Amino acid sequence: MIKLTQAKFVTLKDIAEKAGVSVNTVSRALNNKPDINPKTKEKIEKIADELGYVKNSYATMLKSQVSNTIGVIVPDSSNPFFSEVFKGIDRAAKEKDYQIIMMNSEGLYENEEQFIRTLLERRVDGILLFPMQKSYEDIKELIRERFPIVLVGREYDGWDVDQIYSDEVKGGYIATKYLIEKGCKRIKMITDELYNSASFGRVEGYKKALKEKGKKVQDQDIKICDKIHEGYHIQAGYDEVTKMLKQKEIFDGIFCYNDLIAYGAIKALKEHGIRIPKDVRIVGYDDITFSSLIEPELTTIRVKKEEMGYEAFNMLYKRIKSDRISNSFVKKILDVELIIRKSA
Amino acid sequence: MIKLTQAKFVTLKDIAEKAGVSVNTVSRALNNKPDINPKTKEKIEKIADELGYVKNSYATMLKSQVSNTIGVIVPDSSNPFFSEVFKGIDRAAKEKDYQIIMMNSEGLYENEEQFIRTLLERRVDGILLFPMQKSYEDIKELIRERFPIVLVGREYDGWDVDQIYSDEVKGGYIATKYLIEKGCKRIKMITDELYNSASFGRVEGYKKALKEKGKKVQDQDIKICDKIHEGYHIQAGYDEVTKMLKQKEIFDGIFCYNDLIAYGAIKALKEHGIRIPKDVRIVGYDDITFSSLIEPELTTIRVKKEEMGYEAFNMLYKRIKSDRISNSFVKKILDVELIIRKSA
DNA sequence: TATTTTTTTGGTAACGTTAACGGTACTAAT
DNA sequence: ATTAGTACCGTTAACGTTACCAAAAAAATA
Repeated sequence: MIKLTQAKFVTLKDIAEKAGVSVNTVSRALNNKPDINPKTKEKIEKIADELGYVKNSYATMLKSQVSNTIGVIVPDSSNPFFSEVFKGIDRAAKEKDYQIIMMNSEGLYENEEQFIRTLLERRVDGILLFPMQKSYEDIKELIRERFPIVLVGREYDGWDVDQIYSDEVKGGYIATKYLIEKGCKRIKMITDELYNSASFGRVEGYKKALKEKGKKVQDQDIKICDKIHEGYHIQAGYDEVTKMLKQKEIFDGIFCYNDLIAYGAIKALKEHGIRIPKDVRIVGYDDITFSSLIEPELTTIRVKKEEMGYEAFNMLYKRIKSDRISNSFVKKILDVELIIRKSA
Repeated sequence: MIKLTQAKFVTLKDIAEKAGVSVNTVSRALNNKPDINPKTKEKIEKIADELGYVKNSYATMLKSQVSNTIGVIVPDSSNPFFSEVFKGIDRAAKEKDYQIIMMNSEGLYENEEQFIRTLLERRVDGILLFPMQKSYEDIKELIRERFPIVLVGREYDGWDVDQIYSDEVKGGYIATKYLIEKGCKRIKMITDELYNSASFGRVEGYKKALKEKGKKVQDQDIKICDKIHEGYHIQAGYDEVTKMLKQKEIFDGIFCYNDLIAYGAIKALKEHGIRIPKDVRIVGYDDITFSSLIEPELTTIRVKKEEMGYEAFNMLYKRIKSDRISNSFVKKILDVELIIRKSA
């Protein structure tokens, strides 16, 4: 039972006075330490409960220098992709009794910088970062100083830091290959801004499949929609396809950077009476929950989202627990899988 | 630039020694306090920067007794409804320079209890709670002790605490009324477990509309699906409708507790070749992003999600800043709105 | 009974920061 | 020359906890 006497928290001292023992003894009793008389312990626990003692974690953390907390920086927590990855993080953290401070960078560099500072001020034991930018001085500095950090979802080649991400090139490749095999003659790609390995990789896979099948890569077929942060992916996909249609571009297949963009693309196509997959075939990316619900059900690349989060935490945990001297960094690459549904 | 010399954080003392001044002077310099020579300040700032000083917020909080942090407890952060409410909270918190610690209770009472304790241990200045249960001793205790807390999304009648929630009865009422006016003869309702005002209110509105239109409320028409936590709403809606169909129940309208359940219901109906809205009309609740994307586009009740979060934070902020003696609590009720699309 | 061992407890200092207060040095006013 | 005022800086104590060591009490051994 939690009690706050007159909006003030009870301290160890208060308990000690009431129990007629020293503060130290109370501390030992409440922290299941050895060297304490079971009877004393019981008595102290009872008083602590009566008084509604709630430990002050600031004091504990200040003294012990560990927070049992990690920071997580995601670009957009309302994007179902990140929600699912986060679930995995959350599950792993609970297993190890760690707290999470989550921050929403909205994909903005200034935010990321600011958040890292805040997390450091809070003396988190480590940071899980979904980076958005191509490179950052602050993060590199953290890495240089061996601050426990794991980069999630994006590959940063040559960086001395633990990383976990999907095989993006493969994803882009099998998606595009499937479209070609289904008979698509001209496949467009709609991608997010090309500022990290996720977009680069998927585009690369797209190109690879085209080349392999003897098709020429047309640069104007790769649509880069900027400013699609903060949940605007759907809108971006919609706008891009609408524009393509208005300009009478010719295509019979679209490979979308993610499912949200695909949703928007489908909406635009439907509005113009274009049949999916008969006239245009669509493949998305991520396989978020809703992709099996929309019409037509979305063919997409399944990414191991929960596993990514779960593994990411455990990699970070390992790093936190190990010394900071080690020079061997782990790069974990998760496999992807084509989920065949109706849209292609 | 953040620097961590040999994985150890720099302290005020380190700066003081290097600058040849006292710790206090450094503190004043770095916190923009008066009584400091601009030249000294500049010098200290330079050294702090060189050394890569990052303040230890535990120490600050311990001393100052304020954390500028609130705790937010949501039942399921991967539910788009909560994501959107959370966005509002996040926006408001940023405006006031507050940090958020978010916790995912998964709708479990034990978790809520545990989380409140953790948040209290972290000495958050206040708590925003989306309660799942009907009543709790711990929360009541907090309220008794005037700990700053705002209950979000659910009404707790007679509780001396700030609350913000939607007009659920109205929502249930206009949804059901619309179905009746569209010609539905037999309307089922699929709801979450009846353990809070959201479910109660919506059911009440459903009943009210039926009665008003001279229809008898059939208790067996109200399907209560339990165990639909943790993102299983879609599955629950699917299972419930499948069961109804298997048992050859007769109905031409369904009012769903939320959009996710409606998605599942739609999926089940489609699989059985039942046409929407021709054979069965469906209305959802919440109006989450994806509801305008599924087929048929979902008619639903729009809840002011972002506003709810934004207002909730500001109510809490006010409470934190005011004294804790005040006996007047505010109850804010947000209006709802019927969004007519294709499913009904 | 005296001595050693074990168990249990208390005192002190420290974690890093800030607030209150006091002191010093310098300038301006009497 | 004395006083008053101001600007700047340092000392001290505190926030609540825990680690370390010493002390006391109890139990076990000689």
